[in-house]
Amino acid sequence: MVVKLKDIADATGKSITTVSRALNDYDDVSEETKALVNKIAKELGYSPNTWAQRLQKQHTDTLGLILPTFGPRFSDPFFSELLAGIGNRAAQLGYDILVSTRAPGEEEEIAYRAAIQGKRVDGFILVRTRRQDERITLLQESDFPFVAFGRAEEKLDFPFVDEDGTHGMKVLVRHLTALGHKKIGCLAPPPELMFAHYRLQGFKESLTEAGIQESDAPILVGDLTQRGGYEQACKLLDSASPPTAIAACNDLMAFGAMSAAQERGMVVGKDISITGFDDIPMAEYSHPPLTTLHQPIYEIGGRVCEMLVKLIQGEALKERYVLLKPELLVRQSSGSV
Amino acid sequence: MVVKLKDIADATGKSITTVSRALNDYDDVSEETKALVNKIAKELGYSPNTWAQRLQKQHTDTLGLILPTFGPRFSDPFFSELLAGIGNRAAQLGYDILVSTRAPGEEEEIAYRAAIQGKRVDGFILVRTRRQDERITLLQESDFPFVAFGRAEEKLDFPFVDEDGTHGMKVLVRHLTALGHKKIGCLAPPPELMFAHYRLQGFKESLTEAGIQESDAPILVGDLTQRGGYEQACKLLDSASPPTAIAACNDLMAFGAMSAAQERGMVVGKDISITGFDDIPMAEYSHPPLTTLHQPIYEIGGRVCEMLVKLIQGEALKERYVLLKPELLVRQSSGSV
DNA sequence: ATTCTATTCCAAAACGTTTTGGAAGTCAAG
DNA sequence: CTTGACTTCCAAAACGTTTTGGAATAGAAT
Repeated sequence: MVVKLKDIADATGKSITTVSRALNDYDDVSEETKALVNKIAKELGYSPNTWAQRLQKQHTDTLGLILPTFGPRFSDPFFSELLAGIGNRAAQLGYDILVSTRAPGEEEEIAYRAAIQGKRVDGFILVRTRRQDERITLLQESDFPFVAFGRAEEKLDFPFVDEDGTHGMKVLVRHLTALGHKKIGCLAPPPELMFAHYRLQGFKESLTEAGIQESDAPILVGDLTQRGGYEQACKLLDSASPPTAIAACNDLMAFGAMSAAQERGMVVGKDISITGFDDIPMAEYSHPPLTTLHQPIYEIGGRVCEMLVKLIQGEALKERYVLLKPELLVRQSSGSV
Repeated sequence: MVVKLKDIADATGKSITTVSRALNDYDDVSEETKALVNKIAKELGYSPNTWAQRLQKQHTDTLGLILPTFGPRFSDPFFSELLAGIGNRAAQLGYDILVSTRAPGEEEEIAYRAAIQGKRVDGFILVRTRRQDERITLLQESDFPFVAFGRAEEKLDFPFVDEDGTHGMKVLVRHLTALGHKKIGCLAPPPELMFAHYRLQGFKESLTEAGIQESDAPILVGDLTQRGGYEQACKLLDSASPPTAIAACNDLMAFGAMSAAQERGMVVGKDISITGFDDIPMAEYSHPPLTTLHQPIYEIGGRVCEMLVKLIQGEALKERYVLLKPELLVRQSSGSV
């Protein structure tokens, strides 16, 4: 049998009210009674029924996170790193994480609506913002607290943490052109993703800067997986005049591109330069280690989580918009021509 | 304002009872009324308050998953793959996942107790079973539904899915000895983990089988990360008579070992053989691609999830104990001496 | 003796839903 | 015009907690 307040009340001879208030350390309960109630509660192994508590208190101490899946899964180490950051910070702050996966579309919207209306969670963490992000408008209309990892195209006002992808790609391409590369391919993410926009913008701007023609900077869209990177890289490498460098917009695709190059007998970092973006833990240990842009994914997760909790608790945010500069990590996968 | 049953009742002129029953498609409500109620409910954007529902119904449609963290994070791609499998299957079955991270110890136990007593979740998925696993006894004592990924040492009876690590390692070592290796190092997981036990057992048994002395089969314990694998592999490689093959007990450590070997100018797959266990998505794309044991992590996640849901719903399990045979994938990281 | 203040307690309402145990109405059969 | 069966509805209780708005007691001040 599950122990409830009534059981403690019966055991101590006090009322339910008193027991409740004793457990919550109200000061209209005598120290003696508190001690007694706490003792008995411990003995009986009491812990409160969460739903009853939440029904009454009108908040859940739970944060929602719906991972957008393209394809059947979300096993991108990027997400696991982010989730780790969110989860651990949330645990510290006394919050739980309710995780779901939903492909972008109607199902996804229903999931959000149900969570909001049904008061399942106190707030949402939004990841992988999209150009026209219905999630954002939905949450704003509902006046529901959320923090996004990523910006949105429309000049909507909402708190976010994001990395400066444009800046990052510029630094990266400068690194490549400094090494003498004049023909640089790009493995881009699906264009509806906001971060694709920023990274691509950086890529393009820095080409203009370096005086490289568009024709010498082929851009292929991949699905962010190794396989996608591999497939697109094959196309680049097998073209009439293949590039001497490939800038992938995430590490996973960079790994795929490395496989494609190595399969063709090329030595990555010598015969061809390949770079990534994200610096997932794997990047340091690939062979050769991957030149990439580091963004502190784990810390970002924690940061987003923290902001959301503040928002929920009605505290003011010190910074509503956080834009982090990714740091270029030059490893052995890039070299001079 | 949040829409509740009362609002629909007022709008339709029906009672709360009737509205509730109409929405739940009871057959003591006329079709007309049902249609009306559903229409109004949709118009008002109603969706039920989850806590109230759960308080009443006594179940949560939520599965609990507390990831044991050694160190501050759990960004092992293994977990993200597993979580993906669990999450997607759960979504199909109409369940949510409540994810927490907790380091093994008292905090962890408190988290379990609170979730059980507080009826937060309908059941638990247990991962990374340990030799003396207090979580199992706790859940059994509380008579709380759970399914484990992994077995336990004591002959406790509980439903689980596991891979046959002993068998896997045997197949693997046979592969290595067939290639002529006579000195094989092993990177083992922390011994309190149950899967360490099974994999190590397989390792040891197959050495006896092949007539290899213990002194020619050094076993070093690593923390399952690349870094850990790197560090321990360094010790092996820098020893007086280094092994010609290293069998790491998970892929991540194998990657670390590959870095260590490559750092020393060795060609992995030629100068030294390195193998993993798990076949995380990365394994196929490392350089060289990793010889490893494939276990269908994603599918296991789904399977565990499915079993737990059946258990919760009181259905009989077709198979209470599932033991899968990992499949040896020979890639280029292993070669003859 | 009366009033006031402080302390300690508690009955009842509230949170939003589902379920219980009928009630009311309609229709057909007797 | 009764009776029974069926359909459609609903008031009230229940789930377990917190909060509200006092009540009861004791001691101090008048």
